[in-house]
Formats: sequence, structure tokens, C-alpha cells
Amino acid sequence: MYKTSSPKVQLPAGTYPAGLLASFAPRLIAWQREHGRHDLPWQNTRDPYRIWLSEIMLQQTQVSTVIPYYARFLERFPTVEALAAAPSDDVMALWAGLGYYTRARNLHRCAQVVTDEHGGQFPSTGEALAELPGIGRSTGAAIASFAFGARETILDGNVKRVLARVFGVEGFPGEKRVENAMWTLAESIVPGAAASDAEVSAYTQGLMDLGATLCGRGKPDCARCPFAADCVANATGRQRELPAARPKKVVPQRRTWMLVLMDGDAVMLEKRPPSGIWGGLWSLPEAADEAALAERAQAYGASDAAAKGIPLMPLTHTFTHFKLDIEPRLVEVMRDAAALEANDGAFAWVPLAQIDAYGVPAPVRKLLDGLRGPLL
DNA sequence: AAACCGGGGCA
DNA sequence: TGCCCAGGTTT
Repeated sequence: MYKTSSPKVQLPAGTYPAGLLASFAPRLIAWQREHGRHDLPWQNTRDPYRIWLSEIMLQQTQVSTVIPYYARFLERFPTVEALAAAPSDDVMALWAGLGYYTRARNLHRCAQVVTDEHGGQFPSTGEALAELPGIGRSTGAAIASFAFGARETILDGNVKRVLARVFGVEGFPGEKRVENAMWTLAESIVPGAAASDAEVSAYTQGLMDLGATLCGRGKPDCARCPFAADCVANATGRQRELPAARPKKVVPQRRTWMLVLMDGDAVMLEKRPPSGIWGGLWSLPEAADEAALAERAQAYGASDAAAKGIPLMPLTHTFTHFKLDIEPRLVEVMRDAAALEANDGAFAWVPLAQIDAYGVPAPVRKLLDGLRGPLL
């Protein structure tokens, strides 16, 4: 749910230089007009449909990738009603290749809500726009400012970087406290009430352009920046420290035992459940400890003596949220043809040379690749 | 390999 | 209400 006035806290006087706060918008607008981007396909229109479509596509996707998709979408769906009426498959097919497919589903749903519940008209405030599927606070503000001249601020990753550097905002922007402070700051520097719609658009576009061009993550081009003389990061050489990086949290270590069950040159792979880690991929049978793994091996026909298996080289795989230590155990058996008949697609014996034809998690593939030479 | 990313779902 | 995730790309 969108919070109208974000934190209900005023920017305390003296937190930032008053001159910089007051001059920020006019200087950004002047810079955008001189040095910003002006020829993107979704600029120079005030059609909320076209602006909305571009903003959704631009979430997590760069401009050059979006451009051809944007053109195809508009050609096929010139209006929000046309998009709303389209079969889901058509929408998904046109989106194919852009990634983040929940965006496409939300896009379609949003078009239907606008058509069915808003008479085909997009709402004109960020708050109302953010009620729609796939539109959050920042995207809502972007659409409202470009399409309706609303003096509302965006706050995406680019803008957070610019504000953190220019104003010297400390702390990790992913932290709620810091993000709230940035919303307050961003709201306090939007163009004044006298600003024209064109100035409001240039301002929002300027925030995007500055973050995307001069003030990028890697090495900002401070020499060309309109705020170089006031920028805290530039003055202190802390461009690389601002904004503060996500605090490294110690990722949890997990450990799993994997059964490399071999019959000749074939290894047994199990199909994983459709959701969760490696959902739907083919992988080795797993157990939480060595004893449990031995039981699984016996269930697949290994003798008591052989079930513990031969330890292979352990390997570590890093996920976003945890590290996984894999302890492989090699067990050789004679495959059970009857069980294979009855297995219902739950497992398969696959010659090592053919595992590339199966969807196998990268670390498991690596493990199995290591087995090919010596054993054959 | 690690950092980054707006919105949505969920505790 | 705040935290974390999914599913990608960039560095």
C-alpha cells in the first residue's frame, strides 16, 4: 500500500544546505534540457498508456533492450483496451525475451483493471496509480509526473545513488530508515508549484538520466556533473562508498549429502519437485546426513556393505541466500529394471555423456563432469 | 561470483 | 508494517 506522505516527518531544517535544496530542481532541469536524453520512443508523449507501458518495461531492464519490444507492443496493442482484450498467450508471447514474466502478467491485469474499472482512463496521481497491479510508489510517481505533470518524485535505484552522493546520505538505502529519509529528501526537492508540466517532466527525466549516465555505479563522471561543486561524495572522494553497500550478512551454510548411484556409465537422476531450489530440474538423490544417504542407497538396491559409498571431492555452491556444501558419495549398483518401469518419471538412468540433455543444476553437472574421464 | 533491482507476498 | 524473495542483468 502506498503511503501518501511517506514518513510523516518533515526534513529537519539544517540537515542539508538550504541553497542546494532550493537550487537542485532548476539546475537538474537545465542540465536535462542541455545534456539529458530526449529521443527515447516514450518521450514526447503524454499518453498515460504509452508512458505506463514504457515504465513497466524499464523496471529492471535497460533502455536498449526495451526499445524494440516497446515498438512491437504498441503496434500490436495501440490502446489499453486492445491490450486488455488480448488473450494472455498473445501478451506473454510478445513479452518473451524481456524476462521477469510476472511483470507481463501484472501488465495484462492492469490493462484490464484500467479498462473495466476506470473507463479506460489511467488515474492521475501516483497514489491512485500505485493501487494498480505492477505499479508501486516510484513507478506511480513516474507516470503521474510524465503524463499529468504531477510534482511527485520517483525513487528508484538510480535516484537513490544520486541523492546519497550529492547530499551525503549515509546508510544502506535498502534499510527502511534510510529509504524513508531518502523519500523525504526527494519529496522536498521536487520543482516548485510554479513549475510547468514540461519542467516537471524534464525534472523526472533528469533524475533518471543523471543516475543512468554521469552518476553510474562504476566510475561517475563528476567533471560533467551539474552538482559537482556541491556533491558530498565528490568533495570527499567517497563516490565508491556512497550509497552504502548492503551490509554483508553471513549467509547460512547448509550441507547436503548427494548419492552418485552408478550402473556402468549411467548415473541415476531424480526429478525435483516443481517449486523450491532447482525446481523441476534433474538432480542427484539427497539426504541430510550420511546414514540417511546410505538408507537411500540400500533402497535403490545397494548392499549393506556398499551403501556408505566412496566419498568424492566435496564442493560448495553459493546461492543468493545461502551456501551449500555438497558431500557426494559414489555407490555402484545393478539397476533394477522393474523399478525403472514403475517409476513414473520420478527418476532416470542417464549415461554420463548424455546429462547435458537433461536440466541439471550447475554444481551437480560440474560434479558429474568430473566423473566422466576416470571412470570411462 | 557478487551486486543490484521495484514490486509483491508474507510473517 | 517491514523483510525477503524471484528472476533476472551488469560488473
